[in-house]
Amino acid sequence: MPRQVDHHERRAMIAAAAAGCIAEQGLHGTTMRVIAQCAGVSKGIVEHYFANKDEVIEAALEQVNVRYLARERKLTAGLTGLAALRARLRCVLPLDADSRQAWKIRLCFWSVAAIDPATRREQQARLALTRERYLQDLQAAQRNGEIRVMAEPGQVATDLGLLMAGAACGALLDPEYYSRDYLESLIDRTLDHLTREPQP
Amino acid sequence: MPRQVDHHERRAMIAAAAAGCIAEQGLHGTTMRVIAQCAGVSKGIVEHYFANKDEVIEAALEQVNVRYLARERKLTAGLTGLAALRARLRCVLPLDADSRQAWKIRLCFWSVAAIDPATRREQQARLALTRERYLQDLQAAQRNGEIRVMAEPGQVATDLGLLMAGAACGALLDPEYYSRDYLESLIDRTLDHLTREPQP
DNA sequence: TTTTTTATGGGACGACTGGCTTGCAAAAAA
DNA sequence: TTTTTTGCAAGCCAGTCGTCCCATAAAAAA
Repeated sequence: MPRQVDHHERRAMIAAAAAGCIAEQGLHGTTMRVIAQCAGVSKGIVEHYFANKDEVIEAALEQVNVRYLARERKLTAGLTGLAALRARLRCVLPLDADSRQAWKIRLCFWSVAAIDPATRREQQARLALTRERYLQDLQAAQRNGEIRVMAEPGQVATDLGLLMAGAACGALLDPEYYSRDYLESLIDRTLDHLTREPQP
Repeated sequence: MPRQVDHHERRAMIAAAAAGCIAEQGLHGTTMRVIAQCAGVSKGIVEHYFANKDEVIEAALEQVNVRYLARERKLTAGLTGLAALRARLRCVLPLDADSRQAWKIRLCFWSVAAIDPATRREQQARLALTRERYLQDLQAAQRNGEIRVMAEPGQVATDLGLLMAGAACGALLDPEYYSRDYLESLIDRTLDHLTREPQP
């Protein structure tokens, strides 16, 4: 047998390079040759570790998602209710370069999801997962007495998810206007609304 | 001179066909040949009325925007304050097939805006325009006494724009969950919040 | 050492793309 | 009628894409 190479690590390295390409040059500009060059390897290697281009792109997207979920889990570890929700929102929004890159990639896939049903289903699952997390935090915060009791927490969680999605899009399109400070104040104001008493 | 043809009308027809292609097959699948076939003409004609592909794409996007603005102006004509704002929100959100198509196209350009500064600037201008419209409606509604007086109506207008953007994205990605009914109730609930008295 | 299996590099191929050129039809202008 | 200008169709071209294929290097297995 030839020199031993960690297959999994090699795939991850190439997938990471592909993710970087997508964020920098878009899905269309990310060709097999560009991925190879970005990864510092030859085109044949990319073809050796992945059956075809779709597999590389899929691996890149999955890696981005996995890393995001790991970061979210890490930043919300030990937190519940309102604190967990706040940490979660600070994790979704593109407050740092990594998160910005992840959102760039996500946006690329959203535009293909508008056309391709398979991609759309993947993104639907992601949205549903995010809603679920928000809902659990909201319910825990209610039980803790941290926020006012709402008639339909599910609806609030859904609205919250959409607001975060829109804020992320805005931050990508106009990072100066929707600055880091604005995004952070958006989180604060949104959560403040939840803590106040309901109106008559 | 040859048989007389309305140049402007011909360009508009081809641009409309291109817009349909973008909505159905995405920006990448929209080739000169596809546009021609979609418009029912030969490829040579498309090249005859437009200097290059970029010009066709640009004309398609501009047509979508112009039509949207015309529809918004029509549906908010004679309205002010809260009523105008409600009509405006019902106009932005993808409540019908036309608006859904416009949002599909917009989403395609958002993903290239994340990469291309020129496209990004165009979208920034669009976002700013929308914010401005919202703000004017909010201020008029305040003067009319239709909504409570807010400390920073500009911030509310900005947040509102992001929420609408997120809702539009959601409706494209999961039209069953973020259904027409949900979007309409989202508008109602959001505007209801504005009419209530501020909390202590 | 010889064999075998895998990693790697690079070239070739067919299928596209956008852009260009040529040729022809037709109608206004001479 | 002849000329000229425009609309239009088709084909060609250079470039790029993903994919396939083969030569080679190297290390494990014989």
